[in-house]
Amino acid sequence: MTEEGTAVVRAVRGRPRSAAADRAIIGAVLRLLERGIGVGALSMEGIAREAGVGKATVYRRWPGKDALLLDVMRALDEPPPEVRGRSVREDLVEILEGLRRKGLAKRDSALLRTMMSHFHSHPRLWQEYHDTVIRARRETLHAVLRRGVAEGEIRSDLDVELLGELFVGPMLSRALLHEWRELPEELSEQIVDGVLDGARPRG
Amino acid sequence: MTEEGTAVVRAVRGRPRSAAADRAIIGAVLRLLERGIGVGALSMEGIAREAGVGKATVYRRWPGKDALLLDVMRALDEPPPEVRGRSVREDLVEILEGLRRKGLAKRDSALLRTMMSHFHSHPRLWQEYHDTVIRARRETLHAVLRRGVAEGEIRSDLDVELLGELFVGPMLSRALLHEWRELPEELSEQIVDGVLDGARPRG
Amino acid sequence: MTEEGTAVVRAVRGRPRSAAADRAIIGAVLRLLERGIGVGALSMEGIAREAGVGKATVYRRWPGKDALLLDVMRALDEPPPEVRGRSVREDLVEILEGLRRKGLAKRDSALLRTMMSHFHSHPRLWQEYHDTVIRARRETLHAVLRRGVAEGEIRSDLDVELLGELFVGPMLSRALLHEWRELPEELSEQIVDGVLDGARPRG
Amino acid sequence: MTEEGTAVVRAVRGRPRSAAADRAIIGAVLRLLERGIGVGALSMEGIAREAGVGKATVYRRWPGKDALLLDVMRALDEPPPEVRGRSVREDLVEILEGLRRKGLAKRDSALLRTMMSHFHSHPRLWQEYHDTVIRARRETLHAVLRRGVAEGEIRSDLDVELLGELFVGPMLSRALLHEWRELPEELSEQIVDGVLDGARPRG
DNA sequence: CCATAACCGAGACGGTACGTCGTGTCTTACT
DNA sequence: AGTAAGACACGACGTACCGTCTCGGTTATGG
Repeated sequence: MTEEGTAVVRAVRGRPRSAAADRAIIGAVLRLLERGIGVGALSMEGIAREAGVGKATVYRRWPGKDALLLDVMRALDEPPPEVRGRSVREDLVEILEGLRRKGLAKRDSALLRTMMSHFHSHPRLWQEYHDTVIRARRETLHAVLRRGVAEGEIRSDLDVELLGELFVGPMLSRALLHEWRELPEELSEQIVDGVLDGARPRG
Repeated sequence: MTEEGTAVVRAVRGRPRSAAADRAIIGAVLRLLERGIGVGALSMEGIAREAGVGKATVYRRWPGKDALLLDVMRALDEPPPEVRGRSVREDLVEILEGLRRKGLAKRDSALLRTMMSHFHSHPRLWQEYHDTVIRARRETLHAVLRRGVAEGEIRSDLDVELLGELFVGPMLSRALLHEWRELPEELSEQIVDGVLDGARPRG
Repeated sequence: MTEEGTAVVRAVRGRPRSAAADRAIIGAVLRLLERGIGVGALSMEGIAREAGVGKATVYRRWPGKDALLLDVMRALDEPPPEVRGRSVREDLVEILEGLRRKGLAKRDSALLRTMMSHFHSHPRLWQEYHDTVIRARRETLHAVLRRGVAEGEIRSDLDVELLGELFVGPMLSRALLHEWRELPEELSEQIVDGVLDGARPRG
Repeated sequence: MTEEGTAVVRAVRGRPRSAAADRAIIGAVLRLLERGIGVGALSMEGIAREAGVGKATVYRRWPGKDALLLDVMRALDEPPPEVRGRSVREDLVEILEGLRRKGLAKRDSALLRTMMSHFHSHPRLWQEYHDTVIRARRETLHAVLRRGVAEGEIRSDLDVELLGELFVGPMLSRALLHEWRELPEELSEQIVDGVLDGARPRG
């Protein structure tokens, strides 16, 4: 079976698409977002202008603003930390720290919010983002948790999915839903320790 | 600067504003959202049309779409459960269940997403929503937790704010960020029990 | 009987259309044409810009460029000469002189050419222009010719339509089809006398 | 400046231009015009598509749409009738009949209108068409008239140019300006006889 | 009790962005 | 060097909303 993966093989006829244009467009979106232009005020017209590119050149690559933003998010996505720390606890703290720092970046969280605000209307879009970006990070987290279970550091009677949510949920909730100001540096440790030890007093 | 709180002092002369128009406008927004029109596709023009109202009548009441949506959210907000259950555990489950059911309602979560996607650009707006709607629910949660601490059901060495996040965060994360399909009914119990008992194996 | 003519009675609800905008738009077209912008280069976008008016304001009044130009032509149309001269010959010369002067005006002939170039594709448009503008002028000509027949100055055995064409055709042909430079002043007299006397030597 | 007449001297190295492409392009224009596509709706893009040819191949041959149309008109131009009839009158009728039949052809008159509508903005273009296509036909007409003068059939005291206009103008006016429906077959005879005999009653 | 003033619906206003199409130029691989 | 294909920057197309503004008409009150 011929390997084909996601990369669609485009016809090789005609002038090839300019990689410089790709870069200019993605760059323009990031620049505009960093300029604090507000996600709703992002217009394809403005993006093309900022990129020094014709509108058609944008539409040739993406069918609309959301799809473009999806790719911008992917372009932004740095590989998950992948630090195998000295202990399960420290790995969990590391992962949460990554989330905290990410949520602080103005453009990252602006992008994330946009995607969220649209995914109800475009489930396929969200699905795609989820599959591409989030799944990998979840997987890292789950691996750490499974290691914890194997080493006896983590209870074995709970679903790993649920466990992951217990650690990550509080941080996401703070970073994306409630606050738009700096989160305290010790928050990651507090969450990890809180969930590890539980809210009930220990005998 | 004049006090401009919620109760704007209007001139008492002339025809008073029609309460029917208020209702028609709020109703139109809800109807459009339930129709799955997509939050970004909500237009003041369309809202006025659906409400059978002139555009000026809308703008006379709200300076823009966001302010209107904020009021719609407030109109939607039912008083927090306030059920003093038989135990702290059951109260926590009750509160999470309320969130779960709320997050399922298409229009509620659509609204919430919109607000989130805008709050970075309009912090005042978010602040206002937070103060009006969220604070009350947080307060209910914190009261339950403080009762738990008093009764010895909950550890006393953790910040109540943090504790609240540990319970609520995972549910919000699931309801608003990851899923757009039905959440399992037993999720609330699983989260509450997971956080209460902790992720580390006990004794 | 109430005078109503062609003017459609529009609903009187809402803000009435601005007569100033009408004038600004027509004026902008004339200014652009006089500026020698070339009829094909006339764009609705440019017209609106020149008029200081939104594009929608133009499209609210006319469905497209051709319909607008049709109205511009009508606005341009001065009443036919209507000079009852001292003799049939002099009246005919007067009518042809009017055509000659008209054909020289850059914007008039540019407009006329545009209309012509489109009337094959939009026969209704042409029909309307013909009925509104041309018919009146033809009628004036035919009246003069009929007077000539009655006074014995013009042959009575020829169709008046055909006669009219014999006088007017050569001038139109010169003004619109062949030349784009000044026509000699004596041309009108030459044509009238030539047609009156005939091309065959007179006994 | 190098002579740039019709016969451009091209380099003789490399692949020669495809005559098939020339034919395909001209053919495509004619096909589109006959399809009633409307002259203004003719696009270089559409022409290339219809011809199955790259756009560059069109632009390599003609600098723009007008120049292309000019050549199409030339390609269309059949040699003038050149029938030396039995009498001057019959020759004139023959020439006018040629015009009448030509004006009926949808594509011919569409082309002619296009050229007319552009010649004000591009006088050089018109000049070229005039010199190439019209002059020859005029010459034929003038020759007939001069023969008429020599044979005593036509007045000798009138400018031949003017005389020609008297015969041809009415037909052109009818064919191009007023009508877009069939012209009566007897029109040519009526015009010729009318101009020959004159509009004034003959003693 | 009626004038006044703010309300109401409708919809026009100058703008901006939408997504598409055509312009004339360019860049591929191929002939 | 020519060819088909098609990308490129640009700019016009006709539509939809934005938030403001005028219309004619409606409804409470206060003089």
